[in-house]
Amino acid sequence: MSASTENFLKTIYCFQKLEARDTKPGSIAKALGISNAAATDMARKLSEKDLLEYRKYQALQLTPKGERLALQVIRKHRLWETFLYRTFNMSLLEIHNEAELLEHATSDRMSEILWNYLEKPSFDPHGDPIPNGYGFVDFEKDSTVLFKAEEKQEYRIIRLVSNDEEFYNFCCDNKIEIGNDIKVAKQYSKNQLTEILIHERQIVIPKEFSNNIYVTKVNDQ
Amino acid sequence: MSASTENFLKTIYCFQKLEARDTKPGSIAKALGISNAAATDMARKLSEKDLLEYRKYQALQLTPKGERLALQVIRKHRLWETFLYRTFNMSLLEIHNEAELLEHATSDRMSEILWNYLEKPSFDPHGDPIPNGYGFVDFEKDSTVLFKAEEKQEYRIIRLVSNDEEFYNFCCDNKIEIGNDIKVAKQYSKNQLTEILIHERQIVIPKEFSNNIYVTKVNDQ
DNA sequence: TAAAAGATTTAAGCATACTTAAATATTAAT
DNA sequence: ATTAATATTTAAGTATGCTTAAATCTTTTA
Repeated sequence: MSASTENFLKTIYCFQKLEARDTKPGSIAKALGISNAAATDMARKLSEKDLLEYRKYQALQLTPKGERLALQVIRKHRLWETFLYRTFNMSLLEIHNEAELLEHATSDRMSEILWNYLEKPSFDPHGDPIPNGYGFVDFEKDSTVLFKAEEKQEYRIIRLVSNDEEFYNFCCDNKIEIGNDIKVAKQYSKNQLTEILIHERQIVIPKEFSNNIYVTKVNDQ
Repeated sequence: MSASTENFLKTIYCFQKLEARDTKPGSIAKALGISNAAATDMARKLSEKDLLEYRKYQALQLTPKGERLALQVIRKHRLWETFLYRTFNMSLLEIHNEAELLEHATSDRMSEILWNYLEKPSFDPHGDPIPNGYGFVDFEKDSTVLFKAEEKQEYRIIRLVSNDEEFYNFCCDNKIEIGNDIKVAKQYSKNQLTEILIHERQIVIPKEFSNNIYVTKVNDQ
């Protein structure tokens, strides 16, 4: 699959499922910086490959096959973003631009290596969810924000969402990473501080950060 | 610059400067898996862009501009190889295949980030030098291919290059690794076999493999 | 509801990067 | 030195991914 095709499918997916925007060829064309004619042409070709449904003058709809491919590209994009952010401390803008290139040059094996190396992240540094091959990972139903977690209870970190660079630096410095287990030592309610145990270390987290850390209870057996 | 152009220039560079092989369109075509006609066509087009010199029925020669571009692509390739090897412990074959994709989706900024992160490496995991944009950092001058090494002489392995999975498996199984010292026991010239001593063990290496193992004399002092 | 405005599609054309088949030049062999 | 074998080039054609311009359809609005 060419980069053009991948970007086309990706854009339709984002417009349709994530942003509830119009998916007629013209809208996609504008987003991709190509002419309407090119987008119509692409739509016709991709519908012949059973990647999307196209009827004249109608909005484009991804087929299950097209949706799967779109999700794989988005997955690669967000894995690279996560990786570049954590490994090289690149800015949120930079990781996007580099991932935009790398996503088309990434084998399935490479994306699985990234996924495991990053400890199966659920969200990229922008707070966008990372799909697996079939769709988005299920949001944990019983997730809480660390700020509201119970004392003496063990949790697993499942989500880190913020637009704040310092938040991510803080998480990185303190090994607050998705998949890691912690124990809530104490909630200093009045001062809105949460004291946790992570990797044998005790740290105190202010509300500004604990509100962006999503956790789920770990049931010991 | 397209991936096709990058691969074309890269191949000419490697043939011309590193492997002393013929650089007529036919040879390049074979290496890239395209038809002779396509290679001739490409040569004509790239010569119009002043990336190489092309005269009918003659070998292709990179211009300074073409050489600079080739070096940048090779640099990106080898930086990715080094990175993938160190970070993910991928095999020598895998890093080559992934780098082959990534090299064309790498911004100059990205390659500088890699270069600094890796602490300005001079060689990739295969033992190949990493060019700096103007040319290669000092190369081992007195390197030979094991196939042509002298009998009774001690050598150090400095480079392993191949596209063949079995070659790397063979090296791995027999502890043929960069930095290891060996002694050439005998050259069976007629049958193109090289017998070496490595880690107290004697092994016989056929030409297909010994041609991909680069060594340099070890001067005992 | 009918015309004007706005989108979409079709048509024709271009550049890239290939293909196969035929023509032509080079190299090797007798 | 010819001829045969081999390699290169030219020619014609294809698929992709675009372009602009004209034709057609949809939507707006008066």
